Amino acid sequence: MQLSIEPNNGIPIYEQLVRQVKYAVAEGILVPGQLIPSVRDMARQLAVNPNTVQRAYLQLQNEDILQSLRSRGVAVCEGAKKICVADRHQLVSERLASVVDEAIRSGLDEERLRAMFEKSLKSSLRGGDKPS
Amino acid sequence: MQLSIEPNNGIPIYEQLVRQVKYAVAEGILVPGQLIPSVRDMARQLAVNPNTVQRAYLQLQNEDILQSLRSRGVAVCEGAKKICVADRHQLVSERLASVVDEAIRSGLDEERLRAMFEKSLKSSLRGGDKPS
Amino acid sequence: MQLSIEPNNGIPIYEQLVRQVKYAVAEGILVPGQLIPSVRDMARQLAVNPNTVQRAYLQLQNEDILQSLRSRGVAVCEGAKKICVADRHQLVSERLASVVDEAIRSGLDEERLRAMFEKSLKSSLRGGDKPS
Amino acid sequence: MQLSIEPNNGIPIYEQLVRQVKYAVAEGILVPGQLIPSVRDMARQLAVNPNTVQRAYLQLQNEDILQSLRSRGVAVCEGAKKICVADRHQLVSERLASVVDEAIRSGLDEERLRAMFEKSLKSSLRGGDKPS
DNA sequence: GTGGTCTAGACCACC
DNA sequence: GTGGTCTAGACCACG
Repeated sequence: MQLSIEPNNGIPIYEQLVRQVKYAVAEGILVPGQLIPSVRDMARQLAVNPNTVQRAYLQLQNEDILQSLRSRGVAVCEGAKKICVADRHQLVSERLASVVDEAIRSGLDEERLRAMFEKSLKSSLRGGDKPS
Repeated sequence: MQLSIEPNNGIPIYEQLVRQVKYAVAEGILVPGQLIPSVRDMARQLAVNPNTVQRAYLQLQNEDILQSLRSRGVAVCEGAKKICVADRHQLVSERLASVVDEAIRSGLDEERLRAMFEKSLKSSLRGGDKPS
Repeated sequence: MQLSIEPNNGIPIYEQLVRQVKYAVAEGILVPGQLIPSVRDMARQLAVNPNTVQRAYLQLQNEDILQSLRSRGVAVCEGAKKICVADRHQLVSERLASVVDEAIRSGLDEERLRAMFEKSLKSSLRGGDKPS
Repeated sequence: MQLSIEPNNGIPIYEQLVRQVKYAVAEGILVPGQLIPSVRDMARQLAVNPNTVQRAYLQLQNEDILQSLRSRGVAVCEGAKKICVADRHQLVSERLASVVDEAIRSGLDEERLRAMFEKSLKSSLRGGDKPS
């Protein structure tokens, strides 16, 4: 369970946390029932304001991915994995549609766009694991 | 020369203006040398504060897309079209790479991603009007 | 008597006119008693708003360089040359002092500044007459 | 970190701020990584509107001299010093060239100009304090 | 608390 | 009329 945040990359820190937890759940790194670090621990570990962690956990609870177990900590929900996988799918799908749409609306022709896509794809497949 | 803004869609108004002007220049709707509506006119037309328009124009001047002609108005620069086209190209390219990368890193396999892309493409090509 | 203005170079057009007339008088291109083009003619000739020419002539009259001869036109004053020469001298002196002062205050050392000066001097002496 | 502005000296306040920050960075008064006063503090300190300070900071961010750290404040960029030093150098160089050129074009002879320069230089070196 | 954005309205120089 | 600058005060997201 190792999260990493990049401050000032435009994406709010709490949002980065949310995404990474979802990712970990979708990948099976975090399994249902498992306790995740407390708000305080996580905040210390990431050198981040506890309020920020709290906010991320809260959002994840609202999406039924985490549940707070009174006085025991915060755990991954039972149905979490399914939600996270679907979530990820939908997120990518939405963003892809948005980019493609903007490109087409901007007058980029189909072929050039497809070429761009294939280039990005190759690039991502090659340098697969340098996520920073 | 008809711009439209959507308030409260997350993107600052001045940024929406910047993009739309760039788009219009890239498309040849605005041609080099042409005067664009004055700050006040544009503000009135869009029901927006003049300062907001001013800010957009200022940014476009910094990017050598517009130039202010003392007391005559604001005109499109000579080299503007080239800049805008390149700009748009790069923007789409970056965003596409980012989405693809995130998808791959999230474990989405190549084929499903390609399918998503083709679906988005078809959808955008068919329904030309902005889906908001 | 050939003036040239550059719009949008930061210096107001009327100020450019004032300077060029003074320059012409200092150089003897315009001599005391000589009539200069009317406001309308000058405006047409330079493709400039008549108000702008008027403003320049007015300022020059206030500095006793031009005088309006009722219904005959506008002429160069008797003492104009002396004034213009002194004026030019003072202007250069002031601007030079200001630049030097700012440079020194900015921490530039004496020798580097002198080197800069000599370089500018050489450059101006060589390419002496391309004033535009 | 003590800035001072003079209202109504022709140079916009935000521009004065930009210059003074650049100067401070070039001199090492502000070092990379250091947080500068918040927009609100600076505005209060200078008895100026926060928007005006904001504008100056924004311009400095565009020039890669400052960077905004989300909710922490505004800090000096790593490469800022180099940029500021080069900036200052170029600025002085340009203005000096412009004055010298105008002087030569006005018919001032080389020796008199050199004498003026030396005089300005001596004057600035003696009276080290800002003559307002 | 921070910076980012926006509105409303003012004054100025220039043409 | 134009653009450029400034003030005053508001709201928001973020930490």
